[in-house]
Amino acid sequence: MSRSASIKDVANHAQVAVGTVSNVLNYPDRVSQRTKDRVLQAIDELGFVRNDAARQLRAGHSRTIGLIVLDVGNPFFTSVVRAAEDAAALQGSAVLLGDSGHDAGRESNYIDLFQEQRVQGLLISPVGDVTDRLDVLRERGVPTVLVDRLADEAQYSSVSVDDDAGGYLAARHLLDLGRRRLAFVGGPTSIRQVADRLQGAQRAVAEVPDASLEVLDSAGQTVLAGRSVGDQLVRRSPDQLPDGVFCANDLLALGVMQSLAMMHKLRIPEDIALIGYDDIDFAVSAVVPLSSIRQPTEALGRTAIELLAEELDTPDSAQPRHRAVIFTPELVVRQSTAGV
Amino acid sequence: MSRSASIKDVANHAQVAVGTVSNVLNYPDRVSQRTKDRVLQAIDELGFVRNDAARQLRAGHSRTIGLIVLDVGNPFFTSVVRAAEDAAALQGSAVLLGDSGHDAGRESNYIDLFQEQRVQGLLISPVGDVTDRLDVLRERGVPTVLVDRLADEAQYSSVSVDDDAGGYLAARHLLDLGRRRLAFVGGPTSIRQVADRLQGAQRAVAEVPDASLEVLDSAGQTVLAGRSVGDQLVRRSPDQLPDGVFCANDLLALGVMQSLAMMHKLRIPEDIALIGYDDIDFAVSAVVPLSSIRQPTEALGRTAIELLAEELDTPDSAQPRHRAVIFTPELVVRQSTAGV
DNA sequence: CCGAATCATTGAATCGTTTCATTAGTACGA
DNA sequence: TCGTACTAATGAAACGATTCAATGATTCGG
Repeated sequence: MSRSASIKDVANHAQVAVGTVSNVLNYPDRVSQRTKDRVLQAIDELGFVRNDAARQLRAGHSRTIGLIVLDVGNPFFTSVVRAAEDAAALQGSAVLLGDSGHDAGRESNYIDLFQEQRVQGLLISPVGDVTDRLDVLRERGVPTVLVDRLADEAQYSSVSVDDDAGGYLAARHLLDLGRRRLAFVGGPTSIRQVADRLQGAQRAVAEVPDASLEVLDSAGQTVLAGRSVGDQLVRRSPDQLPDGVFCANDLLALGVMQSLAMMHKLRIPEDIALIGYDDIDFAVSAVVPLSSIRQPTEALGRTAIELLAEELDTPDSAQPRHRAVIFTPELVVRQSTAGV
Repeated sequence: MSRSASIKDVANHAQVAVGTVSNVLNYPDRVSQRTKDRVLQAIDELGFVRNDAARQLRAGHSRTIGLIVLDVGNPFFTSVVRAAEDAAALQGSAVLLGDSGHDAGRESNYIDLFQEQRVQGLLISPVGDVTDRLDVLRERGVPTVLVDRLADEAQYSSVSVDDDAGGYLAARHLLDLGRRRLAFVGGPTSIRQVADRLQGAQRAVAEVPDASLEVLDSAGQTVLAGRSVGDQLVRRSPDQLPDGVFCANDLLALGVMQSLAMMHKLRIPEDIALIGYDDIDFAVSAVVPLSSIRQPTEALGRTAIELLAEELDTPDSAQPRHRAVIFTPELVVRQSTAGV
């Protein structure tokens, strides 16, 4: 239960000055081999571990980056988080992770915490309106990068995915298969992601003369919501049926698939080609493996860290440059839209 | 880009001593109302935020708890994490989350990091053999609680779930439905969880004279592995079929269900009653909603924090008492084992 | 062999907070 | 009026690492 060893203990034990121990740790080149060996041995014998609090007190800032996501349970964010952690580790920083759970209160608490911790910078996928708080942080030299949200480039850097392009990709793919009577299944269009994906799909359909796109509003973004849409489809007469269905996310698509599979009147992809969005793990192992749109989550996480690093490298004097990086998602073709 | 205000700046601005500002923050009762008001106003005007590094340097330890999980993407751990965060917040601590991803190297890095951060204590779901490192931590007054792993009570506290009891529950439930020809589907029994669940199931079966349990080894713990087991079942002649199937996790069960559903020769639950383990989100929204065994993840996370707090409250002089808390899982009945 | 240049090492000052012994101020009873 | 008891406020010391100007040691060219 002994208090852990400090740099001073190491110095005594190795018969050198504290400054020398510090140099061994931070600027090994400045120290002769002999002393370095002695110091390293002392460190080993005492089991010395740097006290990060003291270090960052002196430095004025920590070596950590705050990251606040909407929901760690969501595979999209899980993947972003992991990529961000790895990218941060490469540049010698650690990531403090906060899960706001779509709750503005929790979000605000994490901002407080991270501010007390004097994080170098902040990555955030915001819930509430946090611009005021972020402005304060910026004034204090703590840059922010918005994640999965397009930002005013004059104010912040940001990384996001082009949902319109994703919607276009999905619809275009169905059209390329020769399908013409398309349907879009998606929750309330008040959700930006849903609206953008729909818009992209409409753009693709507009390019093909005899193609049409019907919008089927779903109650939510869940498997069950998808199943109830699917149940409605199954009841239609054959000439009223779409031949290609694009769902705003994979859960909806799996629901639709379940519904069709249970009735086993309509075949996927022969009668209806089906595509989802997000490429969740379950997409591969669905009864009929589900085509989907994959978002470059690793690139998102990595780039967010890089943009932050750019701002941190900007000398205090210079005006920081912000950048908004927009990624294009990727089409993943599986059996649910296989050519027939 | 101004350096952020320190307690000294606040003291000057409010015309008081630094100690007084500190008292306002930590012991408001010791300060008169008048001064308190002046100080709080100064804090507000300067936008002062405590520097946690300085605080913990003085205190000798931080107000954070390290938590290392095997996989944040796994809903089991996601839920444990969230519960632990909430419980920690109640006692004024924050949780630093590390995801080892089943990698002993990453695990070790996180232990290093947390040690530098001087965390109060550590919760860990270990990958490798970390007992040596945990021993060092304990010597330094940093207690550890093992999560989802039963530990030698003389050494550590731990929280875990009784997988044997879970297996018993599942099999017992099938037996209670009148099923007698049971099958267990599970990955390599070298995985402790799998072995324990099987053992519990065997215990239940042994209690019923004319009941039998067949073990079907699956390649892994995935939907696809489950499907291939299901495919084998479907090919059997009716008199060779089990009438109750217990899968070591929900993914396997969903795979088996898919396989049976696709062939639509065998009905669930009429011909085969099916139960999984873990109660993942997808269990509810399966084609036939899946019965499962739910693990008390919130209780795990909360209790882990509480056990840690117990050890932290133990005075340095006293011998710390360790406790191993074992939770019993819970049966969730859905349509896949509905009475017929 | 001397002075200059280079290299290695030293140790005091510093970061921002908390703690605590000390001082100042106030109220009250005798 | 004095002493006591209490409350409020003070400010220096301490935590542990880093930094940097100063010092000491060594090498090298002339």
